[in-house]
Amino acid sequence: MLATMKDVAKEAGVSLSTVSNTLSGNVRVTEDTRKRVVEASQRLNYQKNGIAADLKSKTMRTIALIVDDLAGPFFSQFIQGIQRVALDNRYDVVACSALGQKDSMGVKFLQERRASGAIVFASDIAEDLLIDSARRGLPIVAIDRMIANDHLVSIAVDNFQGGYLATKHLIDLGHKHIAYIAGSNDSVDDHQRFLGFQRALAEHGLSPHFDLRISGDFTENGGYRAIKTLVAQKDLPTAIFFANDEMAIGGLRALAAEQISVPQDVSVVGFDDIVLARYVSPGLTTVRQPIYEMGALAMNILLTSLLGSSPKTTVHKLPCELILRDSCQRLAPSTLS
Amino acid sequence: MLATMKDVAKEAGVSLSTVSNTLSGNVRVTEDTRKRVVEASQRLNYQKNGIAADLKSKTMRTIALIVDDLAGPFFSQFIQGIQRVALDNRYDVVACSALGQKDSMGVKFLQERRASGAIVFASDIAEDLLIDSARRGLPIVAIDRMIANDHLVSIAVDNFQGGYLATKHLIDLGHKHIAYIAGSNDSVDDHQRFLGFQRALAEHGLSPHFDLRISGDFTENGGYRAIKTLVAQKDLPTAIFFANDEMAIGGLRALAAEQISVPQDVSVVGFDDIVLARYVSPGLTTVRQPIYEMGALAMNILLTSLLGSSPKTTVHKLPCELILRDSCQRLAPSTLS
DNA sequence: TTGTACGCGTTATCAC
DNA sequence: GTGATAACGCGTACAA
Repeated sequence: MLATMKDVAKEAGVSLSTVSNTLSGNVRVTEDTRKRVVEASQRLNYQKNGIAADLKSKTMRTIALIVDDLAGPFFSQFIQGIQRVALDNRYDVVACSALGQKDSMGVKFLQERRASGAIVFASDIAEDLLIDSARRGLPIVAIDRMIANDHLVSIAVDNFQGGYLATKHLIDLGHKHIAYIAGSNDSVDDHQRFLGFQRALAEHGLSPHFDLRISGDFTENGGYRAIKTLVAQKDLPTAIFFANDEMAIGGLRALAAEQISVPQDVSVVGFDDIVLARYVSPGLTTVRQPIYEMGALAMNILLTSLLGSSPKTTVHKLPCELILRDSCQRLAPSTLS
Repeated sequence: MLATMKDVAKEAGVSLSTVSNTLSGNVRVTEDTRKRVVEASQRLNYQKNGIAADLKSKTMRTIALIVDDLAGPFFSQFIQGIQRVALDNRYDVVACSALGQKDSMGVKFLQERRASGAIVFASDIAEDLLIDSARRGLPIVAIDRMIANDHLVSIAVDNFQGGYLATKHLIDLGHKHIAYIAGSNDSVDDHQRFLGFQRALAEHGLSPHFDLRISGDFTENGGYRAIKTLVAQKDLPTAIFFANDEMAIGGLRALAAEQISVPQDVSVVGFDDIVLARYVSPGLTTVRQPIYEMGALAMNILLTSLLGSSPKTTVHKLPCELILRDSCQRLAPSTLS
């Protein structure tokens, strides 16, 4: 029913390869035949079948970007970093989510040679699957994982350093009584941030108050509830470090509701530097993850892989950056505990 | 270099079709041969070539989502609406941007039979191309366009109604002196919103002050500058309708800088209901576009197209909804002009 | 310049 | 249950 090159050839009264040559433009043909072919193809509503072309050429210059949440807060910046580098090198990027776990499009891209390479930013994809696909010859860059493997290079943000950075900042401002509002318990990111938090405290002769470690589920409401809990415990710290911005924003809301001023009464630091962080009041001091840079780096690494050279470093860690806004203040001497 | 079924067949000492039958699981085989095949395929690191499979089967159950900015503010909600419906019907969704204009991946999907259908939310894609691809047999749903065509169904938000809604709200609050901050001149959306604005005024015996129509480029800074201009003109209105939220947020910043209180001195309405609208201070009253619903509807329409039935309605218009927050106030009688 | 023939990797149809 | 063979639609040597 749908016209193919063969049909066009018949319609135009030429051979199959003449049609191919004409349409691809790689080989020069007579103006007369060119016209005949083009007209025939239009008459038949011919459309090239890219699938067949890919099968033939074996090199599709397509990168699969597999994420588990196309709607996530990072996705925008991340893909920008990738696209920029990809386009510069004449690669296309298609994005797909890994939601359906079992046989989502993401898995199909990993297992069925549908792309030249893949960038995976999806915790839903099992590590085994990643390693397996990589071993079978698909160049893969995994984001936010720490996989040591010859076939696989992974990039992660240095959450430890980020946690350290935020805490150090609070300590430098004179704070000694600092709460940590954790995300979820099974999050490696969260754990690393907490370790950085601990390290900064330890380096300054402080020890973490374990009753000040509350879990907030990485959500805004979780942050809100965490602060309510903290207030109920009466022993309010002078500074609070939230494991992510969304919780911090929920926390700011709770603090405002409790008539506790930020940063006068308590200093607040978040993590991620989501867009909102700049707009809440007061502006949220936070730790920025280099998302855009991570995308660009991922694509660059993938490119070298595609050129055949195996990467030297298999695990990259990118440093975070402290973004200073208005939610922190030097501790007034009178308030020192 | 990369193993194919043929290689596996040789390695396992069976025929090509036995390998296919075994791996697909469609046909029963002896446990013994099954084992031999599986082991051979693992030994050779065999991976199925999905491209070839698609070429053969002619039905890939893949929907291409083509957007011109994967990082845009709407994209998140939009794709959620699509994915939900797609997954329920065992379709996969791949997203790609149409940035590269000429031969971006988006165009390849439209022209090269790489998907069963397409949802296009990209102003970068020429209308001709869309119509052409649709006429050639690719089911397409175009978002944010008004194309009347048998081969193509388009969905758009009723920007006129949205503009009317916002303006009516301001009028109901007693405002008579209302400015319209436009986006870009060549935007159909903007124009429709403006027409809705005009209509609401006309219905209440008011006429638009044309010197109060300023362009703000749809950007935050544009909104900021527009307000600065407005203030410089001295003739400040009692209410301002921004053609989108980003401009409104820039406008709020400018108003704050000018010591003009919102909503006490001037009421402000935006358009879009982006996430930020809830968080700026004061909370921005705005017009919400039903983005998620649009995604779900688009996918549903596409599904009926895929089943072969041609749609009755070729142009759908979705109504907007007014979101009330804190940036508007009833005009105090004393201030009446 | 144009036509012929084959291969890409898979699935499907038929024999055995 | 297993195997030979023919598509699928396109690219591309190679020959004419």
